[in-house]
Amino acid sequence: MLEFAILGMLGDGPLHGYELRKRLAIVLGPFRPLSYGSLYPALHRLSARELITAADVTPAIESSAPALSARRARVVYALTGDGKEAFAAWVNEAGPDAWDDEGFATHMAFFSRTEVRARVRILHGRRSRLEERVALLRESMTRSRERVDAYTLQLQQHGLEGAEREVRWLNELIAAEESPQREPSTPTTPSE
Amino acid sequence: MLEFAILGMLGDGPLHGYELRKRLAIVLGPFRPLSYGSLYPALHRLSARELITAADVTPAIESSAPALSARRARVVYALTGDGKEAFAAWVNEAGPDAWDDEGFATHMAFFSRTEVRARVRILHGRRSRLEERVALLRESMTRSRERVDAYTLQLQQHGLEGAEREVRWLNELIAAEESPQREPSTPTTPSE
DNA sequence: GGACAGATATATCGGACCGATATATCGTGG
DNA sequence: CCACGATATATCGGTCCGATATATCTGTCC
Repeated sequence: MLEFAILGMLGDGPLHGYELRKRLAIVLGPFRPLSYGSLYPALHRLSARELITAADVTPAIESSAPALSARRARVVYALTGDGKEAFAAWVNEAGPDAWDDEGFATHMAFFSRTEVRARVRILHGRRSRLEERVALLRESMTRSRERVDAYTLQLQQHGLEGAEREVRWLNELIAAEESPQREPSTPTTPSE
Repeated sequence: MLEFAILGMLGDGPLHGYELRKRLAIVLGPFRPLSYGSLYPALHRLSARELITAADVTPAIESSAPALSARRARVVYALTGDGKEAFAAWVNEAGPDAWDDEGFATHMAFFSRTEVRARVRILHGRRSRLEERVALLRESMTRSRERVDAYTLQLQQHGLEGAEREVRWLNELIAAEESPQREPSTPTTPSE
């Protein structure tokens, strides 16, 4: 999952690890800012599989402008051809991996580089997953009525409402996706 | 985290692993049902630290009633004195561990066994954490205006609204906690 | 009565990710 | 001139997940 997010980020141009982390934090959420203990091993794995290249950029001590921008040695990573292919294949893939919490968020973060058909399929899959969760939660709550305390019930109720809210959100996204780019004023009976 | 949830569940009486997992699934959410690859190692760790005991219950083949309830050998786990102490210490502990997503959910699942003061402190801590998240997200969204695509913006907007919704929920929980057990009809100016 | 599915039950393996920690360099301000 | 915070890379131990393996018991259908 993380590896694809890295490939996607490097699609905008080469970056070094520290900057990569900051950009991923913007996309994947500023809280839970992605540990270096995940990032650097992932970069090494991708490098070993030759989906990215790692170039040491020494600060050019003997160069013309010595003091200016003479930062410490950085490792700049760039996409290879294989890396581009791997990302393109993943970004349009609507498998079950794209339907769970983190998988969906990562896929959606790169929807602007995803084909429309794949976008719609991923949104539908995610909605199904959420509806399943709603049904499970409802069933669990009615079944265990009176057997759980008030706090657990509150927790379940809150989780249920969160899932229902996400389903409504997905419905809006799907509607926006299925209607052409015109404004949502005159529907004129959409495609499906 | 998981270890404390196990200790808490065993507080209601001895259980074997399979049953333990089902009960934990009810409390911690029926989706993401807790892998056996987490549960059994956690039980072994707790057993090694002598916070729980593991007793092999052989199906009693030579016993009086042979066929009846002659299930396969199960391992029944029970709390020790140390285990009870460790759980009691954790359940009333309002540290930063209790404020993140999973930590808070696990703590709240055992609020009925938590002292009122600790409950209030945990709820306040969680709310602070969430408000921090809201502020971070807002700041991130206004700062990167026009630099992120519409999908990323949608994702961030959805995350922001979810966090705000949880803050409102926590406000209700805190209000209910701080007012005595009387019905919320006549407020009569609460404590704080 | 026998086959087969599905629930019960325990266990391990590889892998992903996190949190803590270590190390070094650079710019800024006191 | 030195402390501090931001920049930058890296590893270690540990937790948890998903997949997989293995057995036993129960119910159903033919």
